[in-house]
Amino acid sequence: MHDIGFANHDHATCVTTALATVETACAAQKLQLTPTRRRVLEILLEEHRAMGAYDILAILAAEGLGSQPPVVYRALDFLVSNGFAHKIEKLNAYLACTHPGENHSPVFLICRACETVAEASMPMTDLRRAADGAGFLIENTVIEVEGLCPACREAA
Amino acid sequence: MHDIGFANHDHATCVTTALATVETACAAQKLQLTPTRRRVLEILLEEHRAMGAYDILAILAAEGLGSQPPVVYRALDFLVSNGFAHKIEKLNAYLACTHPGENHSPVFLICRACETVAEASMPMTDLRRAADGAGFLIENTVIEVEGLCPACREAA
DNA sequence: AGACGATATGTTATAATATATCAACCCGCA
DNA sequence: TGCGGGTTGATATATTATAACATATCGTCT
Repeated sequence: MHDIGFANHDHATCVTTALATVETACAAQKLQLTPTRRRVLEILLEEHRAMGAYDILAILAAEGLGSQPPVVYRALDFLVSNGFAHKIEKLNAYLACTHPGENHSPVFLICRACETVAEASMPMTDLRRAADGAGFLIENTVIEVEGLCPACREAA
Repeated sequence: MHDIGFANHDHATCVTTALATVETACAAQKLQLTPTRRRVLEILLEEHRAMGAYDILAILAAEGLGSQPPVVYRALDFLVSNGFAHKIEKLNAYLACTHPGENHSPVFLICRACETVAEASMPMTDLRRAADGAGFLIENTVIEVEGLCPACREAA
């Protein structure tokens, strides 16, 4: 069982281990994984899908953890800027990172049918060559692919 | 002189030829390049930068071409879905296509210092391999790179 | 202990981006 | 002439995100 791509996986385990990894990383880097931040990450891990900020906020609000937009945007900022979650620009949505802690340039595979988003990775060779050709210094990449996941491909 | 990347180019010519190319393409495909659509494309070409929908709308409004959001979003939809312009997801902004008509999977190089956006391209080999590995069918790609353009690199 | 700085939270308000909906119009064509 | 597709006009509203400022918490320096 693994948690990469569209394959099945042991979800309870994947949530627990991801949280543990993030806790360790925060301790090591002296980052404060405060209750709200932790809960937002947990929600993203549990739901295991790309969620809008306001979807998350609704859950927080129901739990009494804050009801105003800045609450969730601050938590998301923290998670995203430390690599514990990602923003899917194409969807204006947020997703827990599948490989927290690892240094990576993620590729997101977005299924237009079931709206599942999988995090994959790829070598940067093609991209780096293109950037070098233009004399451009890469600092950050957004690579998102829309299409059909294996399950929806078969269904179609 | 060419219009690719961050190099200098003959801007007047680049606007004219791009417009002409789009006009030809529309004629060939029986697409209606109506005054508003044409003007929006022209604005994007003239400004030669990624513009927000409301920036464009302000110009249209000043010219009496419509003052409500749907006006510009409809025109942008037309241009984007026919490949005459692109949306830069990371910026929520729109950019005239540098290679209208050509079949391409663009890569956008976004300079965080001067906010210039260049359209480049790259082979899809790495990406296709990553998608194939996950059994994913690619329909559309968003590849956006943030960093520093050659000029801002030197300045820094 | 007291003062401070850095970080995080609470709260109100508003900005920025985008779409739904429905009526009217235009134009080619059966 | 009337129908149908595509386009436009206009109003309203949805969705996403940030500014600004007050308050609180916590470690640390003196």
